[in-house]
Amino acid sequence: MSIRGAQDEEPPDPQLMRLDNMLIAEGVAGPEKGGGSSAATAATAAASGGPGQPDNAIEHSDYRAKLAQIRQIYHTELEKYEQACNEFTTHVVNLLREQSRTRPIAPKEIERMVSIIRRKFSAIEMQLKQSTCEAVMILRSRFLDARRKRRNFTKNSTVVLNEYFYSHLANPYPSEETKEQLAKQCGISVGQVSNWFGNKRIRYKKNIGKAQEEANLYAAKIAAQGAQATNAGPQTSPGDPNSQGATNYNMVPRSGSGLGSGGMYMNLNGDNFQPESIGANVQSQASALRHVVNQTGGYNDGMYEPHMQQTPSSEALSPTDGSRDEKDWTTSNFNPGAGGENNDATHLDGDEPPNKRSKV
DNA sequence: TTTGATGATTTCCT
DNA sequence: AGGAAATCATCAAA
Repeated sequence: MSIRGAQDEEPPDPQLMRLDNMLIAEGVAGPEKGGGSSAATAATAAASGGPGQPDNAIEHSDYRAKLAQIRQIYHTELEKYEQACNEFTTHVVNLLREQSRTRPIAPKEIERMVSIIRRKFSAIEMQLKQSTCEAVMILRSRFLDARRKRRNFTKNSTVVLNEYFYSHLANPYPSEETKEQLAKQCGISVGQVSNWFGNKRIRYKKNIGKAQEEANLYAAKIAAQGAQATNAGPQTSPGDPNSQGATNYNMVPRSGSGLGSGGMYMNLNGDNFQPESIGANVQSQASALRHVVNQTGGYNDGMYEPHMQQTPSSEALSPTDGSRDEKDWTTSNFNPGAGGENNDATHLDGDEPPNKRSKV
């Protein structure tokens, strides 16, 4: 009606527009259908940090339910405000009209009053939008907390990472490039690879005794691969890490160091683990797998599902950057840090896990 | 439900 | 900025 006309000239408040846009983007405001799901999708995408993770149906619906709740409240409140605003406006207009019998009141004056009322109510509306935005943000942050969404990596990924780790036990510090390749292979992000190596190093160091079992396992595995490939046919000459441009796990980050390959952690079982002989053959398998691995194309759906059961292709991984001194990283400066006590880095007996839970 | 394993985050250090 | 160490939060097997 005539009331509407006055409002149209309101200058678009940038703050209000921002809030509106956000609410629409989050699926709180805007079209009824699809809004919720689009918001949920957005949340999922954001949660995964981009590369897309599997939608957890439960969390998904949980998030959607909460969002719907917010949406409901928002719309109810908004309606209430609008109704109150209209009622109040018409009330005032009627009053003015009544007054116009006793004194002349210009229509412009009425319009002015109406716009004042509108402004007041839109300020309230803005507050509502603001608090709704905050609620959505809180909801999202709760759902987006990565720790709440932790998933174990696939077996395959773990194998790939472990193989690299134990092949470079002397210097398990993959370069950025290597991390990227590992990430690609495992279908995880580079950050996750960094996390994994950080965790692995510290946990290995804290519990070398137990880790040795694992180390033996991987050493044997890699050695077996090596033997198999060597038998398979004329490969590149083993022991020649530089024979190919892109070589696999280079077992000797820097050969010739005092510690030799792998230092004190390599000959774990009298297994006579021979790094040099392995590099060449892993690559033979690797080339066959390379295209398969590349097909995963990154971090995508199903990455947490048991898929791709091939032998971990550890090819083409450039050696560690070598910027770090590889000599016995396990003993390097076990800094007490903030904790202070319990710095028994070598937990050699009593394989009590270093894990201290806060809860009983 | 308990408990060890594990991915992620935080804090501090170099 | 990257790593070590501690810690948190969740998963998953027993």
